[in-house]
Order: sequence, then structure tokens, then C-alpha cells
Amino acid sequence: MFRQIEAGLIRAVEEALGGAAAIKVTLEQPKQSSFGELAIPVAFQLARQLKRAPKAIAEDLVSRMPKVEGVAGYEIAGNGYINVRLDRGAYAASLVRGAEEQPGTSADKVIVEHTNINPNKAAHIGHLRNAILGDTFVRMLRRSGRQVEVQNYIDNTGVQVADVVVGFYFLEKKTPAEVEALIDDVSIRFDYLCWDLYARTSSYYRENPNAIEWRNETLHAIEAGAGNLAEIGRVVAEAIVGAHLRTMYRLGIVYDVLPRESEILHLNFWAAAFELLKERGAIYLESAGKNSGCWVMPSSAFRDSSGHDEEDSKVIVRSNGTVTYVGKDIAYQLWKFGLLGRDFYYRPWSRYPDGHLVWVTTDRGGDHKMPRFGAASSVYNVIDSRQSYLQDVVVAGMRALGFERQAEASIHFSYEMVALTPRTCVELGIELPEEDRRRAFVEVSGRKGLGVKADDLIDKLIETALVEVEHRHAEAAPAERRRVAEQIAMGALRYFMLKFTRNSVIAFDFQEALSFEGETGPYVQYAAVRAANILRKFVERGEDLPAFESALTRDVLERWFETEALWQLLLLASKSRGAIERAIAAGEPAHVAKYAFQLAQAFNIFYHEHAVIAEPDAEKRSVLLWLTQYVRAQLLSTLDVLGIEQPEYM
RNA sequence: GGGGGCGUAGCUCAGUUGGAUAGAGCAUCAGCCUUCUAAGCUGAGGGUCACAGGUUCGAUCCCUGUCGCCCCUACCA
Repeated sequence: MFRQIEAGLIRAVEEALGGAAAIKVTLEQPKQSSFGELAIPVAFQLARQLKRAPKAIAEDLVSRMPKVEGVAGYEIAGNGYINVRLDRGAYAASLVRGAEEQPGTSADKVIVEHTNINPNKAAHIGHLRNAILGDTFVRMLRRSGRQVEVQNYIDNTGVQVADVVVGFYFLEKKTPAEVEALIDDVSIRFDYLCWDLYARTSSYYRENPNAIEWRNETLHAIEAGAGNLAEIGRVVAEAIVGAHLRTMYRLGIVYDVLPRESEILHLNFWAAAFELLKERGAIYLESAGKNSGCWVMPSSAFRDSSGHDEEDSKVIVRSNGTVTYVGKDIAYQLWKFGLLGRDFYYRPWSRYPDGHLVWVTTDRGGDHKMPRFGAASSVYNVIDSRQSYLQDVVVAGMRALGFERQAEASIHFSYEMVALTPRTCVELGIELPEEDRRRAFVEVSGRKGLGVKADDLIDKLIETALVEVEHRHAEAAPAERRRVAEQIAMGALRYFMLKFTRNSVIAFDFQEALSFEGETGPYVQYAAVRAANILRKFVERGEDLPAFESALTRDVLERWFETEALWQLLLLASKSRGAIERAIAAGEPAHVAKYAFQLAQAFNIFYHEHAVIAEPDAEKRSVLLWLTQYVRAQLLSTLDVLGIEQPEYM
């Protein structure tokens, strides 16, 4: 509704201008609500061109603008603003009728790749930020009508998996069968065990540099796909991927397909990409300097400024003939756009409780009915900002191959890392060197085993929430209280990861993350619960909700929404779709979180000021009840985009 | 050295693409529960938007420089 009026206003201003001036007409929200619902600052832009006072231009413009549906009038304010006042009665009446615009559906597919955790240890809070950002962005895109495929890339043949295999095989002297026994042992958390083992192997390398040979041997074995080392690698990666998916499912995060590095290798994706890159001159064989004997991409392809020499080129194929990670990534990115000329085979990996299937790539054909994966028109890679250099190289590769449009549609959805505050390190019992203690934050490190495990944090949040739920609802069944605590924990965690904009480093602090007050997920959930309570209590008292459409005529609505506070609440609630669209355009899920908080805050004030059920005036009560219902619906749909549920009670 | 990001209230952060009197949460202090649940609400204090120039009707936002912090800059991923 609101966005239709905005579009109408822009058209009207353009018509009034009659093409006299070449400027882009924009609208803004007035600083103060008393100035109206919208403001048109166009007179300022025109003042210079026309050499006239902004105020006179504004007056002239208003007199020439055609009638806009839903607008009650204009005011010239300040020294040239055109403030717009909406027809509140008509606006509210259309909302009562449920006349909200539906998003169009698009045929183009968007791929969002997120999570991408090395399958060699338990997930940590940095991975949570990635997955929550990615999952929320997926929900935003789907809400806005876009078709989205969610990929979680599994690097099951890399150094990190190899290091855990080295730990099991060379340090612990375990056979594949013994590793499998550990996985099957329900008294052991295998992903936690690997967390420690990975740190132990890393420190072993530091003390015994020659042991790095074990890693090389393991990497070769994994790539060849035969022998005990490869077998351990396979079972470890398989088990850890399962653990990651379970961890993420606790937060409502699901995937469509798991493309694996092993298939990229076995199906020779790289060979296809290599041919293309050579053929189109995107890479060349270096004959001199430190990169002699390597196939490299010149730095001019991905760095625009001068001052670089041959030494800055990026190695794509090493002098020993093996391909680097970036090379494989170029092949993978080509596949995502359907440009590689080959595809994976697939088999079902697992099924979520709601029936949704996750597929995994395989290197052999099977007899499965499945969706067509890949071949998208745009691709979002949710990867932390430290890898932006490599992402630039991938995009440069696409461009050098002549895939300009796809290069343009390859979006590095980057975000800053989650670090730990020194205080939190102390709480975790981590010894910090003197210089780290004075820093604002300390980077997590898997190699050092330094970090907060995702499941530990989720457990701690549930535990904290449960104490409060038990205190408030002693009469409820334990299983039910547990469920409510889980929903609150999930709301707190998802909101916490989303409230920061992407390029801000999160200095993780337990005290802050465990807070359920103020700008938090539970605050928003609480507002939704309150709204639900009003409606439930009203019905429990034996009264039926009024027939809003007939009771709330335009005149009635016009009268009650003269009250500024009620009108502002309605207006804000009606802007949820616009808030999501703006957040998509900005690529910033934090904006949706902020909107949800603001709406919850506005409702809490309303809740405090109006006793809805006890309202003696029947007409006013109908308005308040409808408003409660409407705000609740908008709040719930926004929470749904954030992946947050409303508990039954709090 | 080069590339990128950041610097806004005591702390943690927003700031809708250059607009009207710069906001929120936390923390501090003072209030509000016989009510649809106080995980809430009201109020107070707290600012040289790092600094210096420039662009223009107008700059927290754009440009230049300076200072400080962070990340990247592997034949690791």
C-alpha cells in the first residue's frame, strides 16, 4: 500500500515537471512524524538549474501535480520541502480489507551459498554468523518472490580434513574401523573430539616440522580415494557434515544441496575450466621469476591500480601441475551459472522432519528424481571478508573468460569475523598473552582450538532461558517449557548475529549474547506474545472478534487514526514489505532486524497505553483489536523472515 | 610498500544512498506492577560525528590530506 503511494507520487512529480528538468525524483521520510508521512525534496535539486527560490518551485510544483490516490494533501515546509499527508481513513480501510500487494514471482534462480564449514571439527560462532546471515538473506529473497537454491559447499578433501586424519592415523594410530566406532559411540561427541584433535595435530606440526610430510601423504591418498587414510577422511567428513547440519537445524537452517570438493576433483571440473582459461587467454604459463613454471592470472585482471608487477600475479596451477583452491573455485563458480558444460551426479543425503530433502553430489549416476541444481542467473557467496581477494580473482576469471554478465552477478556477500572479547576468553579459561589482553577483541583460531563452539553457545542460551521460563511458568509441562526456552534461545542467537551490519566485527561477549532485554530477539518475541495474549484472552472471555470489515468503515478509521500514536503504529506496521525490499537492495539483513525491533517497540508502547480488552467504547475497542491483530501479523511475518518463532508464552 | 574496512554518547552499535533539532540498546540515576505477563513502560544525564581542509543552498555521509585501529596481500584453504 505504502509503496504504491510512493510510486504514484514519483509519477505525479515527474508529470508536473513535464520533462523540464533531468533529475531523479526521490522521496524521503521526514525527520519528525508531525511533518507528514513523506517528503519531496525535489525543489532543492531544481533551485540551481532554474535559478529560482526552492519555496517558489515547490509551490508551483504542487499546483501542477495530478491527484494521487491515497494522498490527502501537501504542505510546503522549511524553505522548500513538499510534505505529503496521507488519507489516513482510506489507507487504514484498504489495510482492513487486506489489500496488500503480493510480490511477483520470478523465473530466474538465485543461488545462495553459505555455511561452507570445513568438515573436520565442530562448528563455532563464526560459522553461526555465516549461516544465520545466509539463511536470513535466503528468507528475505524468498519473501520477495525470488526462487532460491541454497548450497552448502563441503571441502572434504582439503588440508583441514587431512590434518584430522593425520591425528587419527599417525598420532592416535587408529584404523578406519576404530574411527567409525568413535562416531557410533553415543557417549562421545565426535565433532568435539575432532575439535581437540585438530588443535593437537596443529601444535604437533609446530614442534615437529617434518610431520608435515604426513599431511602431504594424506592429501594425496584422499585425492586418489584409496587406502586407510582416504577411508578415514571419508568417514570423518561424512560424520562432521552430519553434525554441522544438526547444529544448524537447531536454528532452523536448512539446505538444498551439498556440492563436494571430492566430486569437483573426480568429475574433472577443473580440467574443463582449465581448457577454457587457456583457450581464452585468461591465464598464461609464467617463464620467469618466482612463479616460473606456474599458470598464473596477471594481477591486472583483478587489481585496477598500477604499481603491480609480475610478482603479484595469482598462481592458478602450481609448478608441480596441481591446481590451487582458487582454480577449483573458478570451475565451481562456472558450474553455478551453468557455464562449465558438465554437471554433478546426486543422491539424497538426508531428509528434514518437514520432509525437505537435502541432496549431495556424487561421481556416479543414480536413478533419482531431483530438481535441476546450478545454472542460476545470480549467485551470492556468503564468505567472510578476509577472502575478498580470492573472490576478486574468481570474478576476474569469469570476466577474462568473457562472461561479463555472470561476473557482474557474482556477489561476494562478505561479512566481518566474530572475535572474542578478552573478558570472554577469561571466562572460557583461555590464557592470553599480555599484548592480547589489551586488545578490543581476539580472533578465534581453529588451529589453536580457541573459540566458542556453536552447540555450547546454543545449550547455554537454552539453559539461561529455561531458568526464567521455569520461574515464570512453574505450572507448565517440562517438555513444553523446554520448547519455549529453545525458541527464546534461537531468537536471541539469530537476532544477536543479525543486529550488526555485515562489515562490523562482532566482539563476542557472553554477557551481551545471553541478554534477553533491550534490542534482542526475545524483546521482539515478547511483543508478539503480548499481542497474541490480547487476542486469545478476548476470545477466552467468550466474545467473538468483531467483523472488522463491516464495523470499521472508512469514517470510523479516519476518526480514530487521527490519534497520532495509533496512526504511527499502523503506518510502521504497514511498511514491513518495503523494509524487506530495502534490506535486499542494501544486502543488509540487519535492516530487517532493526525494523522488527522498532515495530516491537512501537507495539510495546501501545500495549502500555491502551487496555484493549477493557476499552469501554465498543467502536474504539474494535479499532484497537484490529490494530493488535494487524501488528501481530506483520510482526510474525517479519520474525519469520528473520527465522525466529513466536513462543506460546514467555 | 600495495589493496580494502573502520573511527558517531562511558560501552556496543544504527544512521534509509547529500536534507529539517544526529538515534537505539546497555550501563548510571529517578519513577511505574490489585490491570491484556515488568523479558515491559516513562523520565534524566551523557556528542567538537577522529582531526584539518575542500566541493554546495545544505556534509556524519562525497573529495584530498593527517592520525589511530583492523583485515588482506602463499606454488594454505
